[in-house]
Order: sequence, then C-alpha cells, then structure tokens
Amino acid sequence: MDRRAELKARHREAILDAADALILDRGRARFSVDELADRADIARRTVFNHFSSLDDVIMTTCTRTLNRAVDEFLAVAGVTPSSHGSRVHLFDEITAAIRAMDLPSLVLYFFGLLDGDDARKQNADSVFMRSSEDLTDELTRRSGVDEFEVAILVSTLMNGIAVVARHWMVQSGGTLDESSRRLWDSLLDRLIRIVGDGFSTPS
Amino acid sequence: MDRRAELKARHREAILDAADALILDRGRARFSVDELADRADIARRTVFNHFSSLDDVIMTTCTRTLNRAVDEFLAVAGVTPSSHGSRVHLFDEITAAIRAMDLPSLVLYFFGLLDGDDARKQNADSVFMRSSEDLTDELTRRSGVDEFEVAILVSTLMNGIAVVARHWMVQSGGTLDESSRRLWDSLLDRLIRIVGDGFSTPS
DNA sequence: TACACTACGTGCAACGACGCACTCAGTGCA
DNA sequence: TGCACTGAGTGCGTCGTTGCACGTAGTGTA
Repeated sequence: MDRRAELKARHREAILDAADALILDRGRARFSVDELADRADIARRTVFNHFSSLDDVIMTTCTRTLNRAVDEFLAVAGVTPSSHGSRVHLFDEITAAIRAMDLPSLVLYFFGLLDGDDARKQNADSVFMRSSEDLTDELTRRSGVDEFEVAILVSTLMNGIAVVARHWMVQSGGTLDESSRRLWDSLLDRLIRIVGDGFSTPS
Repeated sequence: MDRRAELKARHREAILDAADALILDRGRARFSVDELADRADIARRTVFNHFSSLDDVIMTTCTRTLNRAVDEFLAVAGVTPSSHGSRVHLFDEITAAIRAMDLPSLVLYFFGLLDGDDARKQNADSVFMRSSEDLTDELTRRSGVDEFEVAILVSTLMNGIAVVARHWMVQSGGTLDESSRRLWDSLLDRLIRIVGDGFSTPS
C-alpha cells in the first residue's frame, strides 16, 4: 500500500478513534469539531477532508463498532465452536458493544434519513435489511459453526439491536418526525419477521 | 508553533534519530538512504527535502550529538558547580558522547572539506576555531562556574575531541587525501596551542 | 573494455494536510 | 427585537510529502 494512502488511512482512523472515545465519554454531539481534531492530533480542517460532517464522523464510528462486534463474534465462534458458555459471554459482549453505540443515529443513518444518499440506503439494506436466511448462510460459511447455533446468534443479535435501539430512541425523547417514525416502525416490523418469537417490545 | 512546522521538525528529528542509530550500529556510510528513510518511517525523497545529501544528514547528526554533550555539561555544571566528583563523571560522559560520534567526518565537515560552503567554514570557525579564551568566557558566563574550572573543562573537551578524532581517523585506514591531511594537521596544531600542555599525541 | 548493477541525487507534478477568512445557523441576553 | 457569541461547514491558496522518471557515479564481472 502506498505511503500516502497509509497516512490518509491513519488520519481517518485517528478521527474515528477520537470520536469513539468522545462518544463514550460524553455521548453523541457533546463535543465540538475542535475537540475532536485536538484529540485526533490533526487540524480541524482535515476532519472535513475525510468526512462530510460531524454527523458523518459519528455514524461511521458507530458502523465501525458494529462491524467489529460482528468480527469478534466470528473470531470467538471460530475458536470455540461448541462452547455454550462462550456463547453466553459473546451475547454480553455484543450487547455491550451495541449499548456503546449511538443507536438512534445509527439506525437513522442506515435508513438514509439524515440525507438522501442512495449509497447509504443500499448500505442500510445490505446490513439490516438482508434476510435472516442470507445472513445466517454467510455467517455459517465464514465461521464454520453449526447453522442452527448461528441462527440463534443472528436472532439474538438482531433482537438485541432492535430492543436497545428502541430503548435509546424512547429515552432520547421521541425526537423523530412522523416520516422517520414510520420508517422506524417498518424496521421493527421487518426485524420482528426476521427474528420471530424472540422479539420483545418495551413499553 | 504552526502544526505544519511541528510536523516538519518531527520529520527532521526522525531522520536524525534514525541516522544516529544507524551510525552507532554500523558506522558512517554503512547504510543507504533507503534504509535511513525506512527507519525514519518517511519517504526516501523527503530526506532530500530536509538535507542536501546523506553526508549532510550524518554531519548534522554529529553536530547535534556534540551540542547535546555541551548542553549536558552546562546542565551538570549548573546543578553542582563545586562538586569535583561530578566533574570527573562529566569528563567520562563527554568522552563517551565523543566516542559515539563520527569524528573524522565531523572534523572534515567543520573544515568545509566535503564541500566549499562558506557558511560551513564560518560555522567551523565559530565552534572549533574560537579561541580558548572566548569559549571559556562564554561557558563561564552561561554556567556560573568558576572560570578556572571552566578552563580545565574546555581544555579537556578540546583535547578529548582531538585525541579521539585522531584515533578514529587512524583506525579508519588513513582515507584522507593530502590536502585533507594538511588541514587535519593544522587543526591539531591549533588545538595544541589552545589546550596547551594537556595535549597528548598518539603514535 | 563493455556491461550490468547499485545507490545517490534531481526535476516535476500530484495529492493531502493545513491555515485563514468567511458565511450561516442556533442560542443566550439585554 | 436587536445583538453578541459560539460552533459548523466552505472556499481557496500554500506548503510539505510523496512517487516516479531520469541522469550520474562507482563497482564488480565477463
């Protein structure tokens, strides 16, 4: 890899790491671009060379966290494919990772509500809208774990995301507008169809 | 300080640090620009943005080492201005620093033998050609140490440089051409005049 | 001698970080 | 309502790093 590309990628990662730390410290949007740049040890202007907005930084950070949780799942699943205890531990890990994310923003991002970007909507589909069968198939192939166990993990993962996201959204004071809420409800519907009976609705 | 200037200075220091390590590992000119750049984690081309040649890098590294030895001398002298034991220790430190340098190249550099740069010849004068009185006066003023003790230190420093440089030069196989040797002899003559009876000539 | 090979050093253009001045939107206060 | 202040985001010129092609010098080898 090109040294230029390396340096650029390193800067990008530095921004995401800084955002990750700041989100965990103070929650979303509780910090300025200046603080982010300071923490990443780069110039303020450079943030906007990598991301279109501060929201974009936060969203990307959240998706990265999610992807890492999935990767960790695969790694753990690959190492101990039949240990039930490690599965339980894994659920806790995933739940913790999800709780660390800014779910409302993340979900809105996946649905492209924050802007009309078609690429993001496609990304949303590829992550959340993929059918449970497809997701289970892929994870089974990649991890080599028994398909039934993977199906359970997938259900739990999707269920966890839905429940925690809903929880966050209610706590944040219902800032969704009407169209956003309709999309959110349709997400819940689709998730319910995917994960089946395992889904539980909070008040 | 500007962030740009900071980055640039950091690169320069990285080059010098890498050169320092490589010189200690293998001796002068036993490494390529590519190795230097790799070790400094920068592009090869960037070396020539900071220095005019690989020799320039080596010379600058040596002068930096010398300057640090002098700075350390001043710091130590300032802290314990009347401790004879620390003085003896200081001589060992300076000698060690000098031994770590690539003295032949350093001396040649100061005398402007590697190129005809007038600025370098002036720099040579300002460091090596300054009379012992001037150097003693300045060091006395800066350190606050008794002038007589400073004079002894200056003699020892100059003496040490001359002896060790001579030693290195003989060991390196007498690669000096005739004109270089004449200048080297004149350096010895001037140093002998400066440091007086303390000077000892190796075979 | 001819030739391959290695390493130094340069010229040049592209690219990304940077600084700065600026607009704009939100917010608190008189 | 008017006004000051803060922070997001933009436009643009500058500057340093980088990659690449190139020329050159020294060295080993047929």
